[in-house]
Amino acid sequence: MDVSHIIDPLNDAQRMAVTAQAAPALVLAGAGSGKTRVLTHRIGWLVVAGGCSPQEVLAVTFTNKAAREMRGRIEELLQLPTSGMWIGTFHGLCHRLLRMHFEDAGLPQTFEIIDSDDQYRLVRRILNELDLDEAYWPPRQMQWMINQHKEEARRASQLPTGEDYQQQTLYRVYASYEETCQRLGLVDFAEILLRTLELFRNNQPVRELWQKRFKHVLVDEFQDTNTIQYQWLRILTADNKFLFAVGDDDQSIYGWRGAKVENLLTFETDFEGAQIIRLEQNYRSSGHILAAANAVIEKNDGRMGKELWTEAADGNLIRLYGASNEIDEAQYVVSTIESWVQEGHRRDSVAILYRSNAQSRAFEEQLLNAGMPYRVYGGLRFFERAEIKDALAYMRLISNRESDPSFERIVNLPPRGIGAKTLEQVRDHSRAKQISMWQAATEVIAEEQLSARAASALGRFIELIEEIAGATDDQSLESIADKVLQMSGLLDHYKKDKSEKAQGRVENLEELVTAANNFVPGETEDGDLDPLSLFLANAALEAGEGQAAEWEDCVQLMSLHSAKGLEFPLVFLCGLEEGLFPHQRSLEEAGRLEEERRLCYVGMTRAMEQLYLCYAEIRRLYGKDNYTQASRFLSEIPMDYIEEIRSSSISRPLHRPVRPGAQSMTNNSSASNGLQPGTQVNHTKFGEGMVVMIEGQGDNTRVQINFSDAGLKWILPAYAKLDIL
DNA sequence: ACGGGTGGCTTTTTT
DNA sequence: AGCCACCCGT
Repeated sequence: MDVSHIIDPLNDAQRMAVTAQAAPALVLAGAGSGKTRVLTHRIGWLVVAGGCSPQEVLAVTFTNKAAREMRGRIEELLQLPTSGMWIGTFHGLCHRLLRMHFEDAGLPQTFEIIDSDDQYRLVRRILNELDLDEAYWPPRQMQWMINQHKEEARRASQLPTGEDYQQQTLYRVYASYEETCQRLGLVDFAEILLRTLELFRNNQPVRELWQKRFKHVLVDEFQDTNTIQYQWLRILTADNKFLFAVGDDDQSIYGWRGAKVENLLTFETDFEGAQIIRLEQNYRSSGHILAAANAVIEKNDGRMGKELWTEAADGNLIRLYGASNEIDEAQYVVSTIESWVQEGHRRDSVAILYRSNAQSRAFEEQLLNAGMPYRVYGGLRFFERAEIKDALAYMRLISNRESDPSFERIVNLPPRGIGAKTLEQVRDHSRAKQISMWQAATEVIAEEQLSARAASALGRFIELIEEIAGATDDQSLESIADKVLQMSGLLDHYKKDKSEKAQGRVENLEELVTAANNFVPGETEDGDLDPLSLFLANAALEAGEGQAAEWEDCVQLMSLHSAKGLEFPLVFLCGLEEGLFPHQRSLEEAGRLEEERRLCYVGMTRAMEQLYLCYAEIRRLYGKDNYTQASRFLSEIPMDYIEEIRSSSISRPLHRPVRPGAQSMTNNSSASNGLQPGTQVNHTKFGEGMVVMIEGQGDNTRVQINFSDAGLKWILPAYAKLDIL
């Protein structure tokens, strides 16, 4: 069997990984070290040299994009269709398992996936039903806590029940949420994973079926796995132990949403006979960029240890620009891009990266001024848009009359005279008789509990849905989407409105018809589901692209998080200021600073040829000017790799990066009295704490301190004495 | 039932 | 500053 096309393009470490004996393997793949290549070639190796059938391979990723890319690259490598392979996201694959085993998983066949927006609405409804004041029990927080527990595989029944009223209330909300979801056949994102885990845990035949089925399990971005995903992988690989995990502890940036780097750090002890292979040769960045990134990440403790190297030349120095404010920062970035483009480079070879999305505004203004096409990543994606969700709700109600979230969403949209009071009656009835809103509505009308006017409005809605259902029966997806838009009145509703916003909505709705037309259901090893249900499930699991229209060749603007996995010849890493990056919210919580540093590392390692680092002395945030201090991360980069560029209008001495080994930032202004974020201080009244944020100058300086006992406080050092510890 | 004024909040994001 | 949710007036 000829395997040269699989083996030859690899370096030694990559080849070792790809051809590793069948045993648990962890590939520590540094940024730009060819991680996807190793994954795809590993699968190719297993199939071509290992005699493994494609059906015996399971490959898991986090995003649909990564899954698609892997599929594409395997097909390219093997010149074979990959349809028999289970390649997908954790959620996509688990959803497929749940569909196949819905009964064993305790779900109705028509179970419906709800996104976090639907989940939020549901949590609010439950708080309302339990008579809990939203002011005391913020729905966002309750939703967050429910998800937190679910991600740790904890059911409400496993919650610690104490005397604590707070805990008791959380228990009531979580338990009621669980009960409601179960009754309505609703499954949130975490539930998809948790259900599958429980199915495997509690159902031996099902567990063994899949344990035997998959001889090899491969996982991408292993550092991002959460507790459920990890436990599920453990069960799935329990008898053969052939887990092939690829990840990088230095690129773990999702700890805040439940990812556990520990899963990667303890791999060696968790999986018996595990081999660890390091990919340390970087093929992406020039020498200076890589060296600087290495210097930053070295400051973190508890790493598995890894130092990237490159055969590439040193390249240009990293350029550091200290701007006077965020407008200056944006102007500098845009004019630099203009020269770059004039030199003959493409615009899409450039990325502007920032810590928080709000920063994009200043850049967008300058790009617009310069007439430079750009694309902003982030924000609502296609299937998350309100008007799209409205149309989908009609489609879902047609497909399943019992879908309460859909009923609630569109019962009065476009407005048809069904008010809050009428709905409250329907809700009461549905709650009392434990039936769906749809059934409750029909009964309430039949029992003549409503005013004539309300009853007729509600009756017309029910007729409308039946009418659309009749007209779309057995029709193509495209035609269903089209008829829903026409008959529901949604399209007319927005067409009447001449505002720019409404016009965009009309375009989006029309785009939905195209999406329905283009939809190709995946394989159906499992499936006797109709295309409509598959389309709706797909819409929930894959929210689609961020922006409807894409420019061919434009500058890319995105948050650091969205940039992970991407690379650009020219990168601007902007807003390197204490409080913004690292973000102050991260400074307040233990362990988060290191995650911010990894984020910085991720950002720097996106750059191939040229990296710019920028900060602004004054940044307008939430409507007011803030005097900033350069990010500590800048001081962690040895000067040897940096070339400083001064703004002509800069008002105070630029921050100086230090040589390796030297103490970080010497304090420059008397204003802050030697205080800087991170400084430990003692206050006569509040005790010990850490400086989090400094604002203002001279006697007006105010310092935010996180006291270990008193919590966050603003202090005026000019009046209150602070001792530096 | 709907629209306008007011008050609170404001990291990162996938599924 | 801007966005969103809520309240109140019509």
